Amino acid sequence: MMNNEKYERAIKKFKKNNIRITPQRQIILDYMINSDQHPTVENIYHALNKKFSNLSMATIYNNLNLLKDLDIIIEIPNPEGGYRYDFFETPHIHAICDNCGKIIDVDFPQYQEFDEEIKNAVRKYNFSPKTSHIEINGICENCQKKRPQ
Amino acid sequence: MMNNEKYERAIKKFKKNNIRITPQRQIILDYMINSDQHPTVENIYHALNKKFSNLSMATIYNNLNLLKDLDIIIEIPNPEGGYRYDFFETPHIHAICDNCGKIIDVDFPQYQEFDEEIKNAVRKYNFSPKTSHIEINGICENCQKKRPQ
DNA sequence: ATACTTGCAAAGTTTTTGCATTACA
DNA sequence: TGTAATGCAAAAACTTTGCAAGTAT
Repeated sequence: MMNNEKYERAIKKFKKNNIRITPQRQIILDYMINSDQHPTVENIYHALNKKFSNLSMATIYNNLNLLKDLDIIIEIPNPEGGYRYDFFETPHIHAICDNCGKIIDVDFPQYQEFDEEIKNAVRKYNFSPKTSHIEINGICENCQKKRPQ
Repeated sequence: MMNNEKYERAIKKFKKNNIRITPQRQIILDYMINSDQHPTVENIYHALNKKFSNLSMATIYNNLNLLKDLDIIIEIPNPEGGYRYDFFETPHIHAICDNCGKIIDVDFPQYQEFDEEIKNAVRKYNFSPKTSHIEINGICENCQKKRPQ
């Protein structure tokens, strides 16, 4: 199991919140940590069901919602319907292609600085901020080539 | 009909793209321009169906997708299921309450500056940017009072 | 006149729920 | 052991589609 530090930090959050550590949870968490593909529920199901039959869609839905509530993953609208999910310990920008739906993780060193300003802005509305998320839509490299303009 | 300038700019986009101006489109566009409630499809249907019977869900879905493609509105995931929509001519931050789902439009004078930096960051990936969108999750004022902590 | 748009209802997807069973702590 | 989590299948919710009729240009 790779990325032990990320994994351990997440498990610590489970324990802190009295959430049981089941094999299903572990395998879903592990998959999310090690995927950079922004998988859908369907993707996760097919990937994990191979090795771990007896894993139901319902459990994946439950656990993705759980991980979302614990701020371990975030949810991104999928242009093709439903959502895609991303392990989000290190904040980054998501560039989403309007044409093919591809999501690119964009490195953004200024994120922390931005995050501070965003949080200050919402505090003026007496809103207590947690996770910020920046998305930008447009056209990816491949799709620009395919249909120029 | 209020907000004629916003309305006219949108209509101009329709004409530019050879999209017909139907009464349904006009009334949906007008509703989006004048709503600050981030309505769901359901909300729009109920609001408009009163005065304009013979307006179908399908038409609302079609036209919201159209307005989204034209970058007139944006789609925001709704914690309670489905999406909520927002007229998005003047960019702003969305603060989304994890508890009650309320969405607050947060004024953010630095937006333009941020937008520039975000766009520059994604261009390094040969991504051609269009609309950026900043969301922040957390707990709204009311919900903080209800369940302190 | 022509082709785009609409309304309707049906089909297709996606997500949640209820409940009996299992298994973590 | 007690209670939370799971799997399954059914139900609910959400979104798209096909087609005949209507209408903007």
